[in-house]
Amino acid sequence: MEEVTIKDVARICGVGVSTVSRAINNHPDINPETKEMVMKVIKEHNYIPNNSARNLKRQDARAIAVLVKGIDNSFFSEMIRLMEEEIKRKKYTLVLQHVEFSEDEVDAALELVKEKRLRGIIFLGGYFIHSEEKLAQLNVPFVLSTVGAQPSSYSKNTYSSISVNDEKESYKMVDYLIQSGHRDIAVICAKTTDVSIGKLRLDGYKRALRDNGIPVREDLMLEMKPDIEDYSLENGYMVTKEFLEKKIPCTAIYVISDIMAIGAGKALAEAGLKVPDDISLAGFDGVKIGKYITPSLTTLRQPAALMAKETTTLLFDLIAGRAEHQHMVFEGELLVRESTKAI
Amino acid sequence: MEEVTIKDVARICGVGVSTVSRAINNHPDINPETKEMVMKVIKEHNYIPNNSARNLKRQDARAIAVLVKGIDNSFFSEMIRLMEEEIKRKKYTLVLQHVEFSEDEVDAALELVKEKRLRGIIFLGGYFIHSEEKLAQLNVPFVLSTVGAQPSSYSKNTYSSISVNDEKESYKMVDYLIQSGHRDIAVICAKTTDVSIGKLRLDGYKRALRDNGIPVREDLMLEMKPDIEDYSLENGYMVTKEFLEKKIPCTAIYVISDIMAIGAGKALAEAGLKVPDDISLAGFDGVKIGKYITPSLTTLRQPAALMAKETTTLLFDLIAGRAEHQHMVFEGELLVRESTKAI
DNA sequence: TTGTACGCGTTATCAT
DNA sequence: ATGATAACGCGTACAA
Repeated sequence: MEEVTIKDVARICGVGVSTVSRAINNHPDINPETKEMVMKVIKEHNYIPNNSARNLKRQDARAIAVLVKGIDNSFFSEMIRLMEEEIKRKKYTLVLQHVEFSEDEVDAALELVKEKRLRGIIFLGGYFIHSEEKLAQLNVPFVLSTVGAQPSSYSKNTYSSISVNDEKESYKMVDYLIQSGHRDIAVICAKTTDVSIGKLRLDGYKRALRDNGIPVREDLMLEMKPDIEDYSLENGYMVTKEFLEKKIPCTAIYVISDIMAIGAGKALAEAGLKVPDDISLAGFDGVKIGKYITPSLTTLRQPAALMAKETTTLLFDLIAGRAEHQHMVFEGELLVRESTKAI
Repeated sequence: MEEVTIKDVARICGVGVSTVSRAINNHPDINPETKEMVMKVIKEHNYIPNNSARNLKRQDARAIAVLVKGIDNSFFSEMIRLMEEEIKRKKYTLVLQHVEFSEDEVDAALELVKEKRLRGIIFLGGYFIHSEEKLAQLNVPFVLSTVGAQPSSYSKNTYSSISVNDEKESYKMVDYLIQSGHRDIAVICAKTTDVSIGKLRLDGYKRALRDNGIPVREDLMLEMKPDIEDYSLENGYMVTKEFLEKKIPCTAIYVISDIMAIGAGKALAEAGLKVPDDISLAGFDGVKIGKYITPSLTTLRQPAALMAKETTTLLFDLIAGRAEHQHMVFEGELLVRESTKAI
């Protein structure tokens, strides 16, 4: 049961290692009979090629990596599935890597590029405030997908991005609430230190209020709690619970993520508030489960499927040299469901 | 911007490669000044060691892999987080790998062992019907965690397992429903081809009925739809919707997974059925979100945190040779919440 | 404390 | 069609 290597296989077969290598990698210049014999021995002896050695030697890996920030973001799982399909269809290998919130995704990418000879990278989520210098080290094409990318701060042609306009979509949602007669609209938002989607979505909220002549009030801007996991059910729940204790009148709560909104909904229910009769509740993202809870959650849906598809298409175009770097912005969709109503 | 290797660093520093290697790997026998100088050059030239080469050469990788079946099983994400902590605390590296439903997790593990020189493996989820022969090839210790493991079918001392007794816990839930006065209890279960947790949980349901003198009825056993993703929201929804159309009287629905139960809840709501007043709804797993929906979901909670901790502890004991293979079974907890009531 | 040289398992080049 | 053999980038005996 020792580690069997290509040399062992070669010895057993009575051929050279290169012949075995050819058999494994479907090279054309090998006698079909020899190949068959080699493959048989490989099966019998449970030979498995060592990927480290392969990656070390190979030049064309046909691998592309998807780096996902956070481990259980259900919004991303659908996108990943779709990307995986596309990548497989192109006969590429997908290297899926989760990176923790505290980790630096660019560092992770840098390592991975060396290790796996990647042809391209997709970043999913993350805050992406990185030095241009670091980004420049990534000498393979990469696409930032659904991150709150702010192309203006970097030179735009060093990378591509795919996203919705978080500020605008957020505005859309808040404007809808206002048009529905709401004026006292609380928002559950990111910490003020956030400069990514959290900030953008909050910006949209503020602008919508201002455009409608409603003052932006500090006491209605509810920050996520720093000691609880970001964007989590519990965070939404706790923030809402604390807010309700203050008894500040409001007719709607807008939460910048669906998952947190569901947490908020629980706090509302516990306080005896009926959604949407006593108070309206709206989220952002369009996660699947929002449709299945009761009342179903009004949200701003990001076109995940489309974005996933375009992300891979763009990346492959980049790899093939068929495209320049670009920054695609998709339209979100306001999904009015049961959790909000006009007053 | 070319790939800078350890040789380049050595050349630039005017030292040998081994000195650079020593600096990187915190070897004791190196002059602090030399080390500092080397590290400085490394930073300046953005040198990143090639992991493939390292893995190829190194013998002690101090890495353990967690293979997760399925990509977005929220029940596992908490466990993974906890395992990660434990593994980091022991100064090990965690290699997290998702394997698709259609992939063979043992094959994936086999490859990984070669590639990364793993010291141990944790399998999370999956059906795990594998030949002993294949399992035997895995010459590092491994633990099957929360899979519907049936140790009887393999020789028990080739691997360890951590799980709840799915049959018994399922019985617990159904018995609770029966004691609450329910007699017509539908179950949303796995396909009949399932031989893993799906079968075990269904077995528990049947036994609970029989023990209470209630006939097991085919028309109340609702199989997941094969054309929709297993254990998904949508699957629970569709199955329930179709069931309701048949107008078969029943006072409770027991779903063998929380996520599917939430889907089922939606179908109920759409049909105008109030949970729990018109019908009771119960799930299984104890996922976080079950607590946050309205009505909150009665479920059978698996002690995920405890199981995660014990899994890693056991694996490390195995690695250290401090323990023999064992099969730990944990007690689940019946969580009666708002979605069920006595009639 | 430091440097040289070998080998890890594989693929690619070049003979044959 | 096949086989030697030189890399790939690194860690580590061993020598200095």
